[in-house]
Amino acid sequence: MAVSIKEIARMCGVSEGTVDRALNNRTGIKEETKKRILETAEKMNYRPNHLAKALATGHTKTIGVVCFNIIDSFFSSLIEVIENTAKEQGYFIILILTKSKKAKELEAIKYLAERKVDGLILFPAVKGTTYANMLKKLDIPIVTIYNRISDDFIHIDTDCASIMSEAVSFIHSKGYDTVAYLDIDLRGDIPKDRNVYSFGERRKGYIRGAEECGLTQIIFDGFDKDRILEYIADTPGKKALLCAYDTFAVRVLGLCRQHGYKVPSDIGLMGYNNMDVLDDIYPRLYSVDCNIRMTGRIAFCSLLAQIRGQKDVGDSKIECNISYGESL
Amino acid sequence: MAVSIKEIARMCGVSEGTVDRALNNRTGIKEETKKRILETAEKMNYRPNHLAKALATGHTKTIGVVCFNIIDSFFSSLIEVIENTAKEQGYFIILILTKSKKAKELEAIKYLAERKVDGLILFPAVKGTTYANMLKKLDIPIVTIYNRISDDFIHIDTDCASIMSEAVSFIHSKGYDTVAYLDIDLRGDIPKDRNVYSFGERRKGYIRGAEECGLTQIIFDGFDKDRILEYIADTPGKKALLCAYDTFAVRVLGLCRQHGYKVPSDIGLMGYNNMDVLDDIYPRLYSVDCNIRMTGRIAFCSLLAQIRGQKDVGDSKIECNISYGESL
DNA sequence: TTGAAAGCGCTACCAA
DNA sequence: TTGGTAGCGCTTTCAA
Repeated sequence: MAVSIKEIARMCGVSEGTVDRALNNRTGIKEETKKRILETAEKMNYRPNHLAKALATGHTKTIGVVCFNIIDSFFSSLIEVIENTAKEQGYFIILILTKSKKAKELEAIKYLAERKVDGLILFPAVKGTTYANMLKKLDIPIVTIYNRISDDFIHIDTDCASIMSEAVSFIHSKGYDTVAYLDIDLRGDIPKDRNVYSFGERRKGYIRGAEECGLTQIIFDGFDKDRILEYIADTPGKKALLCAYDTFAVRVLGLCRQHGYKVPSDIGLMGYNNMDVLDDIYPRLYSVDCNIRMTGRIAFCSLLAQIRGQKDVGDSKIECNISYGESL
Repeated sequence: MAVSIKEIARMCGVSEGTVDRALNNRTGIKEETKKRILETAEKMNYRPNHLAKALATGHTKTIGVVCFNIIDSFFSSLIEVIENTAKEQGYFIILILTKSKKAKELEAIKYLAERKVDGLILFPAVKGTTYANMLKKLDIPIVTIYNRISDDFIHIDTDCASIMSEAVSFIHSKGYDTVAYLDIDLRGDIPKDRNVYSFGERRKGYIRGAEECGLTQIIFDGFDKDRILEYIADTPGKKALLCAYDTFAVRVLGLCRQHGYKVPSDIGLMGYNNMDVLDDIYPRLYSVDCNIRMTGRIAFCSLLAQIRGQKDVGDSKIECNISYGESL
């Protein structure tokens, strides 16, 4: 159906090699022949077949992106940046969403390998040596983001622990006597190979921050309305709630509204990720701006560097900062 | 590097064809030979090369998705559904984001065609016969979503006009005397080949609805703070503002808060799309729930039907409804 | 400057 | 039940 190099060659009375030279402006071809070939190609509406090219050259100019979901605006923003950056460099992305399911993640990686993607950007929901070994055997450049797998894989993210600990002292510096932490449920029932690195780091940061500020540690494992309300009602003095991510903070905001508590006068509130939507919510929540743009760009660039065989590629800690709000 | 069918064949002392029969469990192979081959394949950690397979068979089991962005949660949700549905059916998606730029959209389509995607799901930002002809020449199954290109391409979406007109009478039925419409700026300066079908339909719906209810038509072209505030301040009676999409409505909410207007007592408000985040915003905005899940599934299934050569595939109007809120 | 041909890894068809 | 082989459309190398 589609016209191939072979036909162009036949039509121009030259060999396939010559057509290839013309089409990909390689050297060793007479200007005149080249022109003639290009004209016929144009006229015949020639379109290269990327599959054949990829099979012959061994690279697809495609990277696989394996992520949890894109409903969460943190991930969608990040992936948007990755896509943009990749495109600028002539790379396409195959996107696979795993809903944080181990089986889906493993399958995704397997299929992407079969498709010979040049590299992989992974938001891993899995960890462990079996997993790591499988990835190594793939022999594909990999960059991890958000959750870390091991030191064998380049990891790009903000230093969650540090910024979270900064967040605690920031809140403390605003005169709060108590700073509780609302986290996902990180207690025992998590499978050994479930990767919750990012949340783990954030919690470490909270703990470290609380220690440094001499604050009592209060951690809520999961969004438990009653315990949160109790905390607001029963804690004496100025109290705040630091959340492991914005969505929790926004939900707490709703809870407060329902129960007649005012933010920040009854309870100070701070999130993490600085989702775009915070700009549209009142009061504007304090949050941690994770510098998504930079994270995405660096993730892709580190991957590209690996693809190009650079040996000195290493992890990157992305700078981030506390974004302004009215909730403290 | 990677082990190929050829090597498995050599190791097992059979032909490539036989290995192929074993690997893809085709008929015409002795159970014993098959077992032996599969074992060696397993042992050698054989992984099929999808590129070669695609080149040989002529289909890639990949579809291209060309969309504006995934920052907007309406699109990201839709794409998440499309990705999920595609994966269920063994298809992968290459995602290209265009920021509604014509050049980017055209390039995206060209590259996806070179990559021999089996089909295309397009959120078009372009229209016109030149464009339509280019698409037809591609000879790839296409489904359009959100914006329509022409009757030559299957289009999946809710009936924006009808539901928007319903929205007007819904608001009217709640006792509002005036219903204004906040839209994107659709005045003259839009290029002829810029596709704004969806917004156009919505506006038509507003106009029709206003006519049917005997309401004066008031349309704001673009988010103009001053005109909106003026409208709220100067309009006598019970007034509402219907927005062409949620983001506008959320912004109006912010504007009202800034200026001390209460929703719905000072002004009724309604959006369109029913973004997830509305659940976290107070007051809960009335909106149009576009049934994203259904839209995404049907879009992919229609594409798949086309890919499979079904001839009776046609447009689908997705049912949608007004979601409950407290803003009217 | 050009041609010829081998190969990339797989599928599919015809013979044996 | 199996083998052999000609493609798929391109790149790349060696020779002319």
